[in-house]
Amino acid sequence: MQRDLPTAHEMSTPASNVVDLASLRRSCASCTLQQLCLPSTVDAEDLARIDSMVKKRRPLRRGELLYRQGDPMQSLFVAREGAFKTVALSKEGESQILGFHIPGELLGFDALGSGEHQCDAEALGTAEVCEVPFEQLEEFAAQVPSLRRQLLRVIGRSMDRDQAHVEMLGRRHATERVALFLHSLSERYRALGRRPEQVDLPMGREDIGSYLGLAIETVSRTLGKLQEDGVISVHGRRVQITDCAALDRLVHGGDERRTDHG
Amino acid sequence: MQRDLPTAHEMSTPASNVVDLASLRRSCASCTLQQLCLPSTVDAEDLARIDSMVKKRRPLRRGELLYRQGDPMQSLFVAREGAFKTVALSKEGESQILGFHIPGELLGFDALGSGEHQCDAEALGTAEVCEVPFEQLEEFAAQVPSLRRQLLRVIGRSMDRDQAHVEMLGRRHATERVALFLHSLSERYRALGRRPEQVDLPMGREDIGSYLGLAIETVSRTLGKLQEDGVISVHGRRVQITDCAALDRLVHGGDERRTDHG
DNA sequence: CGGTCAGTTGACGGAAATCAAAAAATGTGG
DNA sequence: CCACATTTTTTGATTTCCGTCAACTGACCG
Repeated sequence: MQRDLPTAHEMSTPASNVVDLASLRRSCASCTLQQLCLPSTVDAEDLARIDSMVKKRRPLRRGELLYRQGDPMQSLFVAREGAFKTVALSKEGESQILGFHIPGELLGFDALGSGEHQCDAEALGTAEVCEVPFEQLEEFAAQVPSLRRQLLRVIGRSMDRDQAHVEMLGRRHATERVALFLHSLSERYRALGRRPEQVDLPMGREDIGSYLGLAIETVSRTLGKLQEDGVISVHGRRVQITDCAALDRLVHGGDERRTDHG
Repeated sequence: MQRDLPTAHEMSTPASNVVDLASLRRSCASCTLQQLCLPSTVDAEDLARIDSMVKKRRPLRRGELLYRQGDPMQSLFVAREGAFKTVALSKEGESQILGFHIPGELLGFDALGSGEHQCDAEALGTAEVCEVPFEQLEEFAAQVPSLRRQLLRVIGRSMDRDQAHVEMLGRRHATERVALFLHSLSERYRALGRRPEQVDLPMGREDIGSYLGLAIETVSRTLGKLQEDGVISVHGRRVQITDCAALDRLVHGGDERRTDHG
Protein backbone atom coordinates (compact mmCIF):
# COMPACT_ATOMS: atom_id res chain seq x y z
CA MET A 1 0.00 0.00 0.00
CA GLN A 2 2.92 2.29 0.62
CA ARG A 3 4.61 4.38 -1.95
CA ASP A 4 8.35 4.37 -2.35
CA LEU A 5 9.85 5.73 0.84
CA PRO A 6 9.23 3.87 4.07
CA THR A 7 7.92 5.87 6.98
CA ALA A 8 10.07 6.05 10.06
CA HIS A 9 7.75 3.60 11.79
CA GLU A 10 8.70 0.84 9.47
CA MET A 11 12.41 1.29 9.71
CA SER A 12 14.41 -0.45 12.36
CA THR A 13 17.52 -1.75 10.70
CA PRO A 14 19.79 -3.12 13.44
CA ALA A 15 22.75 -1.43 11.80
CA SER A 16 21.45 2.01 12.62
CA ASN A 17 21.23 1.19 16.30
CA VAL A 18 24.88 1.92 16.68
CA VAL A 19 23.87 5.51 17.38
CA ASP A 20 24.38 6.61 20.92
CA LEU A 21 21.38 5.22 22.71
CA ALA A 22 22.30 7.01 25.88
CA SER A 23 21.89 10.34 24.20
CA LEU A 24 18.46 9.32 23.03
CA ARG A 25 17.45 8.37 26.51
CA ARG A 26 17.81 11.84 27.89
CA SER A 27 14.65 12.67 29.76
CA CYS A 28 12.31 15.59 29.16
CA ALA A 29 13.51 16.97 32.49
CA SER A 30 16.97 17.55 31.17
CA CYS A 31 15.93 18.56 27.66
CA THR A 32 16.86 22.07 26.68
CA LEU A 33 13.72 22.19 24.57
CA GLN A 34 11.52 21.51 27.52
CA GLN A 35 10.46 25.09 27.92
CA LEU A 36 9.40 25.14 24.29
CA CYS A 37 7.29 22.05 24.13
CA LEU A 38 6.19 22.14 27.74
CA PRO A 39 6.56 25.75 28.83
CA SER A 40 3.94 25.54 31.52
CA THR A 41 4.39 24.77 35.15
CA VAL A 42 4.44 21.02 35.20
CA ASP A 43 5.74 19.56 38.41
CA ALA A 44 8.43 16.91 38.66
CA GLU A 45 6.03 14.04 39.13
CA ASP A 46 3.94 14.92 36.10
CA LEU A 47 7.08 15.48 34.12
CA ALA A 48 8.22 11.98 34.93
CA ARG A 49 4.96 10.59 33.70
CA ILE A 50 5.18 12.58 30.48
CA ASP A 51 8.69 11.35 30.11
CA SER A 52 7.55 7.77 30.34
CA MET A 53 5.14 8.34 27.47
CA VAL A 54 7.71 9.75 25.14
CA LYS A 55 9.35 7.42 22.72
CA LYS A 56 12.72 8.68 21.73
CA ARG A 57 13.39 8.13 18.10
CA ARG A 58 16.59 7.35 16.35
CA PRO A 59 17.81 9.94 13.89
CA LEU A 60 16.03 10.33 10.60
CA ARG A 61 17.83 10.87 7.35
CA ARG A 62 17.10 13.49 4.75
CA GLY A 63 13.86 12.71 2.95
CA GLU A 64 12.47 10.29 5.52
CA LEU A 65 8.85 10.78 6.44
CA LEU A 66 7.38 10.98 9.91
CA TYR A 67 3.95 10.40 8.46
CA ARG A 68 2.21 10.87 5.20
CA GLN A 69 -1.06 12.23 3.96
CA GLY A 70 -3.86 9.81 4.78
CA ASP A 71 -2.08 8.12 7.66
CA PRO A 72 -4.23 7.78 10.78
CA MET A 73 -3.25 10.05 13.62
CA GLN A 74 -1.25 8.12 16.13
CA SER A 75 1.38 10.33 17.55
CA LEU A 76 2.43 13.85 18.08
CA PHE A 77 6.03 14.66 17.24
CA VAL A 78 8.38 17.20 18.69
CA ALA A 79 11.26 18.19 16.48
CA ARG A 80 14.33 17.72 18.62
CA GLU A 81 17.15 18.24 16.19
CA GLY A 82 17.27 19.13 12.54
CA ALA A 83 14.26 20.46 10.68
CA PHE A 84 11.13 19.22 8.96
CA LYS A 85 8.71 20.37 6.34
CA THR A 86 5.04 19.60 6.00
CA VAL A 87 3.80 19.26 2.43
CA ALA A 88 0.31 19.01 1.01
CA LEU A 89 0.07 17.26 -2.34
CA SER A 90 -2.90 17.75 -4.59
CA LYS A 91 -4.06 14.83 -6.65
CA GLU A 92 -2.48 16.33 -9.76
CA GLY A 93 0.91 16.06 -8.14
CA GLU A 94 1.34 19.73 -7.33
CA SER A 95 2.72 20.25 -3.89
CA GLN A 96 2.41 23.12 -1.45
CA ILE A 97 4.68 23.47 1.52
CA LEU A 98 2.61 24.28 4.57
CA GLY A 99 5.29 24.79 7.14
CA PHE A 100 8.79 24.30 8.40
CA HIS A 101 9.47 22.92 11.83
CA ILE A 102 12.64 23.49 13.77
CA PRO A 103 13.59 22.08 17.17
CA GLY A 104 11.04 22.61 19.90
CA GLU A 105 8.17 22.83 17.43
CA LEU A 106 5.41 20.25 17.18
CA LEU A 107 4.16 18.29 14.22
CA GLY A 108 1.11 16.18 13.71
CA PHE A 109 -1.81 18.43 14.57
CA ASP A 110 -2.91 18.37 10.96
CA ALA A 111 -4.76 15.14 11.69
CA LEU A 112 -6.88 16.54 14.52
CA GLY A 113 -9.82 17.45 12.34
CA SER A 114 -10.34 14.28 10.37
CA GLY A 115 -8.22 11.75 12.25
CA GLU A 116 -6.05 11.43 9.16
CA HIS A 117 -2.97 13.43 8.38
CA GLN A 118 -3.54 16.12 5.78
CA CYS A 119 0.05 16.33 4.66
CA ASP A 120 3.41 14.62 4.58
CA ALA A 121 6.00 15.43 7.23
CA GLU A 122 9.52 15.04 5.92
CA ALA A 123 12.95 15.48 7.43
CA LEU A 124 14.92 18.20 5.64
CA GLY A 125 18.19 16.71 6.78
CA THR A 126 19.47 14.50 9.52
CA ALA A 127 16.97 14.98 12.30
CA GLU A 128 15.58 13.63 15.48
CA VAL A 129 12.15 13.71 17.05
CA CYS A 130 10.37 12.79 20.21
CA GLU A 131 7.20 10.85 19.60
CA VAL A 132 4.24 11.07 21.94
CA PRO A 133 1.33 8.66 21.41
CA PHE A 134 -1.62 10.94 21.14
CA GLU A 135 -4.06 8.68 22.88
CA GLN A 136 -1.96 8.56 26.02
CA LEU A 137 -1.23 12.23 25.95
CA GLU A 138 -4.88 13.10 25.71
CA GLU A 139 -5.76 10.80 28.56
CA PHE A 140 -3.09 12.19 30.80
CA ALA A 141 -3.98 15.74 29.85
CA ALA A 142 -7.51 15.10 31.00
CA GLN A 143 -6.20 14.49 34.50
CA VAL A 144 -3.72 17.33 34.71
CA PRO A 145 -5.22 20.78 34.22
CA SER A 146 -1.91 22.49 33.56
CA LEU A 147 -1.04 19.98 30.87
CA ARG A 148 -4.47 20.32 29.34
CA ARG A 149 -3.95 24.02 29.08
CA GLN A 150 -0.53 23.49 27.70
CA LEU A 151 -1.72 21.16 24.98
CA LEU A 152 -4.17 23.76 23.79
CA ARG A 153 -1.45 26.37 23.94
CA VAL A 154 0.95 24.49 21.71
CA ILE A 155 -1.88 23.81 19.30
CA GLY A 156 -2.61 27.52 19.36
CA ARG A 157 0.99 28.33 18.59
CA SER A 158 0.87 26.04 15.64
CA MET A 159 -2.17 27.98 14.44
CA ASP A 160 -0.33 31.24 15.02
CA ARG A 161 2.42 30.05 12.71
CA ASP A 162 -0.15 29.17 10.09
CA GLN A 163 -1.60 32.64 10.42
CA ALA A 164 1.84 34.17 9.97
CA HIS A 165 2.22 32.05 6.87
CA VAL A 166 -1.01 33.39 5.42
CA GLU A 167 0.12 36.92 6.17
CA MET A 168 3.35 36.20 4.30
CA LEU A 169 1.47 34.89 1.28
CA GLY A 170 -0.79 37.90 1.43
CA ARG A 171 2.10 40.28 0.84
CA ARG A 172 2.23 41.41 -2.76
CA HIS A 173 5.93 41.84 -3.31
CA ALA A 174 8.50 39.06 -3.32
CA THR A 175 10.88 41.18 -1.25
CA GLU A 176 8.39 41.48 1.58
CA ARG A 177 7.64 37.79 1.58
CA VAL A 178 11.28 36.80 1.66
CA ALA A 179 12.08 39.40 4.30
CA LEU A 180 9.20 38.19 6.44
CA PHE A 181 10.38 34.64 5.98
CA LEU A 182 13.92 35.38 7.08
CA HIS A 183 12.69 37.48 9.95
CA SER A 184 10.41 34.74 11.16
CA LEU A 185 13.14 32.12 11.00
CA SER A 186 15.52 34.44 12.77
CA GLU A 187 13.07 34.94 15.62
CA ARG A 188 12.51 31.23 15.96
CA TYR A 189 16.25 30.66 16.09
CA ARG A 190 16.52 33.30 18.76
CA ALA A 191 13.94 31.44 20.83
CA LEU A 192 16.18 28.40 20.57
CA GLY A 193 19.09 30.35 21.92
CA ARG A 194 20.88 30.53 18.59
CA ARG A 195 22.33 33.69 17.16
CA PRO A 196 19.37 35.30 15.41
CA GLU A 197 21.50 37.06 12.82
CA GLN A 198 22.92 33.78 11.61
CA VAL A 199 20.16 32.11 9.63
CA ASP A 200 21.25 28.80 8.21
CA LEU A 201 18.50 27.59 5.99
CA PRO A 202 17.71 23.91 6.42
CA MET A 203 15.70 23.87 3.19
CA GLY A 204 16.47 24.45 -0.45
CA ARG A 205 15.33 27.31 -2.64
CA GLU A 206 12.63 25.17 -4.14
CA ASP A 207 11.04 24.62 -0.74
CA ILE A 208 11.25 28.29 0.09
CA GLY A 209 9.60 29.06 -3.21
CA SER A 210 6.75 26.69 -2.57
CA TYR A 211 6.29 28.00 0.95
CA LEU A 212 6.20 31.61 -0.21
CA GLY A 213 4.29 31.10 -3.44
CA LEU A 214 7.24 32.24 -5.55
CA ALA A 215 9.24 30.71 -8.36
CA ILE A 216 12.62 29.36 -7.37
CA GLU A 217 14.37 31.94 -9.54
CA THR A 218 12.52 34.74 -7.83
CA VAL A 219 13.64 33.49 -4.44
CA SER A 220 17.20 33.42 -5.67
CA ARG A 221 17.03 36.87 -7.22
CA THR A 222 15.32 38.36 -4.20
CA LEU A 223 17.95 37.02 -1.86
CA GLY A 224 20.54 38.44 -4.25
CA LYS A 225 18.89 41.83 -4.19
CA LEU A 226 18.70 41.86 -0.42
CA GLN A 227 22.39 41.10 -0.43
CA GLU A 228 23.13 43.93 -2.87
CA ASP A 229 21.18 46.25 -0.61
CA GLY A 230 23.39 45.22 2.27
CA VAL A 231 20.56 43.72 4.30
CA ILE A 232 21.89 40.18 4.30
CA SER A 233 24.82 38.25 2.99
CA VAL A 234 24.14 34.98 1.25
CA HIS A 235 26.38 31.98 0.75
CA GLY A 236 24.20 29.18 -0.48
CA ARG A 237 22.04 28.18 2.43
CA ARG A 238 24.07 30.23 4.83
CA VAL A 239 22.39 33.59 5.34
CA GLN A 240 23.72 36.30 7.60
CA ILE A 241 21.53 39.22 8.55
CA THR A 242 23.89 42.17 8.30
CA ASP A 243 21.38 44.99 8.72
CA CYS A 244 18.73 43.90 11.13
CA ALA A 245 17.05 47.32 11.18
CA ALA A 246 16.70 47.31 7.42
CA LEU A 247 15.13 43.87 7.54
CA ASP A 248 12.69 45.07 10.17
CA ARG A 249 11.85 48.00 7.96
CA LEU A 250 11.07 45.70 5.06
CA VAL A 251 8.95 43.55 7.31
CA HIS A 252 7.07 46.33 9.04
CA GLY A 253 7.29 49.34 6.79
CA GLY A 254 6.27 46.83 4.18
CA ASP A 255 5.52 48.99 1.20
CA GLU A 256 8.63 51.17 1.45
CA ARG A 257 9.03 52.32 -2.13
CA ARG A 258 12.73 53.00 -1.63
CA THR A 259 14.81 50.08 -2.81
CA ASP A 260 17.93 52.15 -2.25
CA HIS A 261 19.83 52.69 -5.50
CA GLY A 262 18.96 56.30 -6.12
CA MET B 1 -12.68 52.97 10.28
CA GLN B 2 -14.27 50.39 12.53
CA ARG B 3 -11.66 51.01 15.20
CA ASP B 4 -14.22 53.10 17.08
CA LEU B 5 -17.03 50.58 16.98
CA PRO B 6 -17.77 48.96 20.30
CA THR B 7 -17.32 45.23 20.58
CA ALA B 8 -20.43 43.21 21.12
CA HIS B 9 -19.42 42.74 24.71
CA GLU B 10 -19.84 46.37 25.44
CA MET B 11 -23.23 46.75 23.88
CA SER B 12 -26.35 46.06 25.80
CA THR B 13 -28.79 48.79 24.97
CA PRO B 14 -32.15 47.90 26.46
CA ALA B 15 -33.85 48.99 23.27
CA SER B 16 -32.34 46.11 21.35
CA ASN B 17 -33.87 43.61 23.72
CA VAL B 18 -37.12 43.85 21.87
CA VAL B 19 -35.80 41.07 19.64
CA ASP B 20 -37.54 37.78 20.07
CA LEU B 21 -35.97 36.33 23.18
CA ALA B 22 -37.80 33.08 22.74
CA SER B 23 -36.04 32.44 19.47
CA LEU B 24 -32.70 33.13 21.11
CA ARG B 25 -33.47 30.69 23.87
CA ARG B 26 -33.66 27.75 21.56
CA SER B 27 -31.49 25.03 23.00
CA CYS B 28 -28.56 23.30 21.40
CA ALA B 29 -30.68 20.17 21.32
CA SER B 30 -33.06 21.67 18.82
CA CYS B 31 -30.45 23.61 16.84
CA THR B 32 -30.07 22.55 13.26
CA LEU B 33 -26.40 23.40 13.50
CA GLN B 34 -25.85 20.98 16.33
CA GLN B 35 -24.29 18.33 14.16
CA LEU B 36 -21.83 20.90 12.88
CA CYS B 37 -20.59 22.35 16.11
CA LEU B 38 -21.11 19.20 18.16
CA PRO B 39 -21.07 16.35 15.68
CA SER B 40 -19.94 13.77 18.18
CA THR B 41 -22.01 11.47 20.28
CA VAL B 42 -22.92 13.62 23.22
CA ASP B 43 -25.74 12.24 25.29
CA ALA B 44 -28.81 14.18 26.35
CA GLU B 45 -27.58 14.93 29.82
CA ASP B 46 -24.28 16.33 28.64
CA LEU B 47 -26.08 18.27 25.96
CA ALA B 48 -28.21 19.92 28.59
CA ARG B 49 -25.13 20.95 30.49
CA ILE B 50 -23.52 22.37 27.37
CA ASP B 51 -26.74 24.16 26.69
CA SER B 52 -26.62 25.81 30.08
CA MET B 53 -23.17 27.19 29.33
CA VAL B 54 -24.13 28.76 26.06
CA LYS B 55 -25.08 32.38 26.12
CA LYS B 56 -27.32 33.20 23.23
CA ARG B 57 -26.48 36.53 21.76
CA ARG B 58 -28.72 39.10 20.19
CA PRO B 59 -28.16 39.80 16.52
CA LEU B 60 -25.12 41.75 15.47
CA ARG B 61 -25.22 44.39 12.81
CA ARG B 62 -22.90 44.73 9.87
CA GLY B 63 -19.46 45.84 11.02
CA GLU B 64 -19.88 44.92 14.67
CA LEU B 65 -17.00 43.07 16.23
CA LEU B 66 -17.13 39.90 18.28
CA TYR B 67 -13.63 40.58 19.51
CA ARG B 68 -10.60 42.44 18.39
CA GLN B 69 -6.90 41.84 18.13
CA GLY B 70 -5.33 41.97 21.61
CA ASP B 71 -8.50 41.11 23.48
CA PRO B 72 -8.01 38.39 26.07
CA MET B 73 -9.57 35.07 25.19
CA GLN B 74 -12.82 34.69 27.01
CA SER B 75 -15.24 32.92 24.80
CA LEU B 76 -15.61 30.70 21.87
CA PHE B 77 -18.22 31.71 19.33
CA VAL B 78 -20.34 29.66 17.00
CA ALA B 79 -21.71 31.47 14.01
CA ARG B 80 -25.42 30.81 14.04
CA GLU B 81 -26.76 33.07 11.36
CA GLY B 82 -25.10 35.43 8.94
CA ALA B 83 -21.38 35.41 8.33
CA PHE B 84 -18.17 36.73 9.83
CA LYS B 85 -14.68 37.55 8.75
CA THR B 86 -11.48 37.41 10.75
CA VAL B 87 -8.94 40.08 9.91
CA ALA B 88 -5.34 40.54 10.93
CA LEU B 89 -4.12 44.13 10.87
CA SER B 90 -0.45 44.93 10.69
CA LYS B 91 0.72 48.02 12.55
CA GLU B 92 0.97 49.94 9.28
CA GLY B 93 -2.75 49.56 8.80
CA GLU B 94 -2.58 46.90 6.12
CA SER B 95 -5.11 44.19 6.70
CA GLN B 96 -5.23 40.57 5.69
CA ILE B 97 -8.39 38.55 5.83
CA LEU B 98 -7.70 35.22 7.46
CA GLY B 99 -11.02 33.56 7.10
CA PHE B 100 -14.75 33.68 6.58
CA HIS B 101 -17.12 31.96 8.93
CA ILE B 102 -20.60 30.84 8.03
CA PRO B 103 -23.20 29.23 10.28
CA GLY B 104 -21.97 26.19 12.19
CA GLU B 105 -18.36 27.33 12.11
CA LEU B 106 -16.41 28.38 15.17
CA LEU B 107 -14.49 31.54 15.88
CA GLY B 108 -12.07 32.45 18.61
CA PHE B 109 -9.38 29.79 18.47
CA ASP B 110 -6.89 32.41 17.33
CA ALA B 111 -6.28 33.28 20.98
CA LEU B 112 -5.32 29.78 22.07
CA GLY B 113 -1.61 30.27 21.60
CA SER B 114 -1.04 33.53 23.39
CA GLY B 115 -4.22 34.02 25.34
CA GLU B 116 -4.91 37.11 23.24
CA HIS B 117 -6.83 37.28 20.03
CA GLN B 118 -4.62 37.59 16.99
CA CYS B 119 -7.26 39.18 14.80
CA ASP B 120 -10.55 41.01 14.69
CA ALA B 121 -13.77 39.08 14.17
CA GLU B 122 -16.38 41.15 12.38
CA ALA B 123 -19.95 40.51 11.28
CA LEU B 124 -20.31 40.79 7.51
CA GLY B 125 -23.98 41.54 7.82
CA THR B 126 -26.77 40.99 10.26
CA ALA B 127 -25.66 37.97 12.21
CA GLU B 128 -26.09 35.93 15.31
CA VAL B 129 -23.74 33.85 17.41
CA CYS B 130 -23.72 31.50 20.33
CA GLU B 131 -21.11 32.36 22.90
CA VAL B 132 -19.44 29.71 25.05
CA PRO B 133 -17.22 30.85 27.91
CA PHE B 134 -13.99 29.06 27.26
CA GLU B 135 -13.10 28.46 30.87
CA GLN B 136 -16.29 26.56 31.49
CA LEU B 137 -16.06 24.64 28.28
CA GLU B 138 -12.56 23.49 29.03
CA GLU B 139 -13.51 22.40 32.52
CA PHE B 140 -16.49 20.46 31.31
CA ALA B 141 -14.49 18.93 28.49
CA ALA B 142 -12.01 17.60 31.02
CA GLN B 143 -14.79 15.54 32.55
CA VAL B 144 -16.41 14.27 29.37
CA PRO B 145 -14.11 12.30 27.09
CA SER B 146 -16.35 12.58 24.06
CA LEU B 147 -16.56 16.33 24.42
CA ARG B 148 -12.81 16.55 24.88
CA ARG B 149 -12.33 14.71 21.64
CA GLN B 150 -14.87 16.86 19.97
CA LEU B 151 -13.22 20.07 21.06
CA LEU B 152 -9.97 18.94 19.51
CA ARG B 153 -11.83 17.93 16.40
CA VAL B 154 -13.41 21.32 15.83
CA ILE B 155 -10.06 22.94 16.45
CA GLY B 156 -8.61 20.58 13.90
CA ARG B 157 -11.26 21.52 11.38
CA SER B 158 -10.42 25.13 11.87
CA MET B 159 -6.81 24.26 11.07
CA ASP B 160 -7.94 22.33 8.02
CA ARG B 161 -9.66 25.45 6.72
CA ASP B 162 -6.49 27.43 7.32
CA GLN B 163 -4.58 24.83 5.35
CA ALA B 164 -7.05 25.08 2.50
CA HIS B 165 -6.56 28.83 2.58
CA VAL B 166 -2.81 28.45 2.24
CA GLU B 167 -3.32 26.10 -0.67
CA MET B 168 -5.53 28.71 -2.31
CA LEU B 169 -2.90 31.39 -1.87
CA GLY B 170 -0.32 29.01 -3.24
CA ARG B 171 -2.08 28.78 -6.60
CA ARG B 172 -0.42 30.97 -9.18
CA HIS B 173 -3.33 32.03 -11.33
CA ALA B 174 -6.17 34.24 -10.24
CA THR B 175 -8.68 31.99 -11.96
CA GLU B 176 -7.67 29.00 -9.88
CA ARG B 177 -7.83 30.94 -6.66
CA VAL B 178 -11.26 32.32 -7.37
CA ALA B 179 -12.51 28.95 -8.55
CA LEU B 180 -11.19 27.30 -5.41
CA PHE B 181 -12.81 30.00 -3.33
CA LEU B 182 -16.21 29.54 -4.92
CA HIS B 183 -15.91 25.79 -4.73
CA SER B 184 -15.04 25.90 -1.07
CA LEU B 185 -17.94 28.18 -0.24
CA SER B 186 -20.27 26.02 -2.26
CA GLU B 187 -19.24 22.93 -0.34
CA ARG B 188 -19.71 24.66 2.95
CA TYR B 189 -23.17 25.78 1.91
CA ARG B 190 -23.96 22.23 0.94
CA ALA B 191 -22.99 21.06 4.43
CA LEU B 192 -25.53 23.56 5.75
CA GLY B 193 -28.22 22.07 3.60
CA ARG B 194 -28.32 24.98 1.19
CA ARG B 195 -28.29 24.62 -2.56
CA PRO B 196 -24.60 24.37 -3.38
CA GLU B 197 -24.94 25.88 -6.84
CA GLN B 198 -26.41 29.06 -5.42
CA VAL B 199 -23.53 30.91 -3.83
CA ASP B 200 -24.59 34.19 -2.33
CA LEU B 201 -21.48 35.97 -1.22
CA PRO B 202 -21.79 37.56 2.21
CA MET B 203 -18.66 39.63 1.62
CA GLY B 204 -17.64 42.32 -0.82
CA ARG B 205 -15.04 42.11 -3.57
CA GLU B 206 -12.51 43.87 -1.40
CA ASP B 207 -12.72 41.17 1.23
CA ILE B 208 -12.44 38.44 -1.37
CA GLY B 209 -9.39 40.17 -2.78
CA SER B 210 -7.70 40.36 0.57
CA TYR B 211 -8.54 36.77 1.33
CA LEU B 212 -7.15 35.56 -2.00
CA GLY B 213 -4.21 37.90 -2.22
CA LEU B 214 -5.60 39.61 -5.31
CA ALA B 215 -6.46 43.17 -6.21
CA ILE B 216 -10.14 43.97 -6.13
CA GLU B 217 -10.15 44.64 -9.87
CA THR B 218 -8.67 41.24 -10.54
CA VAL B 219 -11.40 39.57 -8.51
CA SER B 220 -14.02 41.43 -10.48
CA ARG B 221 -12.44 40.64 -13.82
CA THR B 222 -11.90 37.00 -12.96
CA LEU B 223 -15.51 36.57 -11.95
CA GLY B 224 -16.43 38.24 -15.21
CA LYS B 225 -14.27 35.87 -17.17
CA LEU B 226 -15.72 32.83 -15.42
CA GLN B 227 -19.12 34.15 -16.38
CA GLU B 228 -18.10 34.62 -20.02
CA ASP B 229 -16.86 31.06 -20.01
CA GLY B 230 -20.25 29.90 -18.80
CA VAL B 231 -18.97 28.50 -15.53
CA ILE B 232 -20.93 30.84 -13.32
CA SER B 233 -23.36 33.70 -13.60
CA VAL B 234 -22.75 36.77 -11.54
CA HIS B 235 -25.16 39.43 -10.37
CA GLY B 236 -23.33 41.47 -7.80
CA ARG B 237 -22.92 39.27 -4.79
CA ARG B 238 -25.26 36.66 -6.17
CA VAL B 239 -23.29 33.96 -7.88
CA GLN B 240 -24.81 30.94 -9.54
CA ILE B 241 -22.66 27.98 -10.48
CA THR B 242 -23.95 27.04 -13.91
CA ASP B 243 -21.31 24.49 -14.86
CA CYS B 244 -20.26 22.59 -11.80
CA ALA B 245 -18.06 20.19 -13.75
CA ALA B 246 -16.13 23.05 -15.30
CA LEU B 247 -15.58 24.57 -11.88
CA ASP B 248 -14.32 21.25 -10.58
CA ARG B 249 -11.97 21.07 -13.52
CA LEU B 250 -10.54 24.47 -12.70
CA VAL B 251 -10.15 23.45 -9.10
CA HIS B 252 -8.63 20.05 -9.69
CA GLY B 253 -7.14 20.12 -13.15
CA GLY B 254 -5.59 23.32 -11.90
CA ASP B 255 -3.06 23.91 -14.60
CA GLU B 256 -5.51 23.56 -17.51
CA ARG B 257 -4.09 26.04 -19.98
CA ARG B 258 -7.33 26.35 -21.89
CA THR B 259 -10.03 28.52 -20.46
CA ASP B 260 -12.33 28.17 -23.45
CA HIS B 261 -14.59 25.17 -23.65
CA GLY B 262 -12.35 22.22 -24.48
C1' DC C 1 37.17 13.48 -15.19
C1' DG C 2 32.28 13.79 -16.65
C1' DG C 3 27.69 13.57 -14.42
C1' DT C 4 24.16 15.22 -11.62
C1' DC C 5 22.09 18.56 -8.80
C1' DA C 6 21.35 23.10 -6.53
C1' DG C 7 21.68 27.66 -7.24
C1' DT C 8 22.43 31.89 -10.00
C1' DT C 9 21.86 34.99 -13.82
C1' DG C 10 19.83 36.88 -18.18
C1' DA C 11 16.15 37.79 -21.59
C1' DC C 12 11.45 38.00 -22.48
C1' DG C 13 6.44 37.87 -22.26
C1' DG C 14 2.41 37.73 -19.73
C1' DA C 15 -0.60 38.06 -15.76
C1' DA C 16 -1.90 40.92 -12.48
C1' DA C 17 -1.22 45.55 -9.97
C1' DT C 18 -2.00 50.19 -10.53
C1' DC C 19 -4.13 54.29 -12.16
C1' DA C 20 -8.35 56.28 -13.70
C1' DA C 21 -13.12 56.71 -14.52
C1' DA C 22 -17.68 55.03 -15.65
C1' DA C 23 -21.59 52.33 -14.13
C1' DA C 24 -24.35 50.06 -10.81
C1' DA C 25 -25.96 49.40 -6.30
C1' DT C 26 -26.99 51.15 -1.84
C1' DG C 27 -28.36 54.37 1.30
C1' DT C 28 -30.45 59.03 2.77
C1' DG C 29 -33.48 62.71 3.21
C1' DG C 30 -37.10 65.23 1.24
C1' DC D 1 -41.40 57.35 -4.39
C1' DC D 2 -37.98 60.16 -6.20
C1' DA D 3 -33.61 62.82 -6.37
C1' DC D 4 -29.14 62.91 -4.48
C1' DA D 5 -24.94 61.25 -2.24
C1' DT D 6 -21.96 57.51 -1.20
C1' DT D 7 -20.18 53.20 -1.75
C1' DT D 8 -19.36 49.19 -4.45
C1' DT D 9 -18.38 47.09 -8.69
C1' DT D 10 -17.09 47.08 -13.33
C1' DT D 11 -14.42 48.36 -17.22
C1' DG D 12 -10.42 50.41 -19.66
C1' DA D 13 -5.45 51.80 -20.30
C1' DT D 14 -0.85 51.36 -18.74
C1' DT D 15 2.94 49.68 -16.04
C1' DT D 16 5.59 46.42 -13.59
C1' DC D 17 6.76 42.55 -11.27
C1' DC D 18 7.37 37.96 -11.53
C1' DG D 19 7.06 33.42 -14.00
C1' DT D 20 8.94 30.96 -17.66
C1' DC D 21 12.58 29.43 -20.67
C1' DA D 22 17.34 29.02 -21.12
C1' DA D 23 22.14 28.96 -20.28
C1' DC D 24 25.77 29.04 -16.96
C1' DT D 25 28.39 28.29 -12.45
C1' DG D 26 29.89 25.75 -8.70
C1' DA D 27 29.65 21.84 -5.48
C1' DC D 28 29.64 17.17 -4.66
C1' DC D 29 30.59 12.24 -5.85
C1' DG D 30 31.69 8.15 -7.66
